[in-house]
Parts: sequence; structure tokens; C-alpha cells
Amino acid sequence: MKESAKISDENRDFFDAVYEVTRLIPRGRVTSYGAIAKYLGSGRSARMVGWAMAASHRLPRPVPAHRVVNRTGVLTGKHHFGENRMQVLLEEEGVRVENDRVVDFEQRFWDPGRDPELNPFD
DNA sequence: CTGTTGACTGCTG
DNA sequence: TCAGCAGCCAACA
Repeated sequence: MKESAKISDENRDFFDAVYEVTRLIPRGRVTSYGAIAKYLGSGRSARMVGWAMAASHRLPRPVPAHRVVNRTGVLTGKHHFGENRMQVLLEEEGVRVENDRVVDFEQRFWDPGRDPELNPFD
């Protein structure tokens, strides 16, 4: 077996986990790349989450990638949606965006590690 | 194989 | 407060 194939296989698992968590983000809420990476064990850096988001557009099932922003609430991935599509999608969910940044980011922030559904023992 | 790039983050001065 | 920098890891030329 090729070692490169093994590495790709691990990446696939990581991608799947990222997409799974991303789909759990409640409507009207947002989270960060780092929060997802941390929830998955911080095994890989937050850059890998962003990398996964970039590839999420080709998936057969849609991923709410517009709900993932950077740690300061800035829509760093907006360019991957087209001009202003990411902001429009967020505003349609009631998330206000000003100057490419989520308004009341700390209130809107959703941490997968703090969701009682995901952490019944917390 | 080496260097560059990227939807990031935390530390430092 | 904020710009700069290093760590991060896979893809790409």
C-alpha cells in the first residue's frame, strides 16, 4: 500500500469530521475555524479547517460554510462565495454584518465544545 | 526535494 | 492597542 494513499485517507476522515461539525452549527449562529479544530482534537491546525471549507463547495450535500469565520468574527472566506454572497447568507439568517465583521460576534458565537447536545457530561 | 501559499491562531514587544 | 512573527500542515509549481 502506498503511504501517500494512507495520508489522503486520514485527511478524508478529518474533512468528514469538519463537515459534520459545520452542519451542526445552528441557524443564525457562527463559529470559528479554530473552535472546530479544537473540538476535533487540535490534531491539525485551524488552517486545515479553512482548507476543508475551500473544498466543501464540491460536496454533493451542502455545507453551511458561511457560518464559519475567523476568531475575530471577520468573514475571511467571503471571496470563495463570490462578491458578497457570504454576507447575504448570514443576514438572511439574522446575523448582522458590518464592514465584513459579524456584529455581536461573542453573542452569535457557537462553540461545538459547549453544545449540551454534543457534551451531555459537561 | 525546496520554496510558496493559504477561508488561522496565539504570543510578543 | 496593534503590527509582526512563528507554528501549523497539506497542496502545488
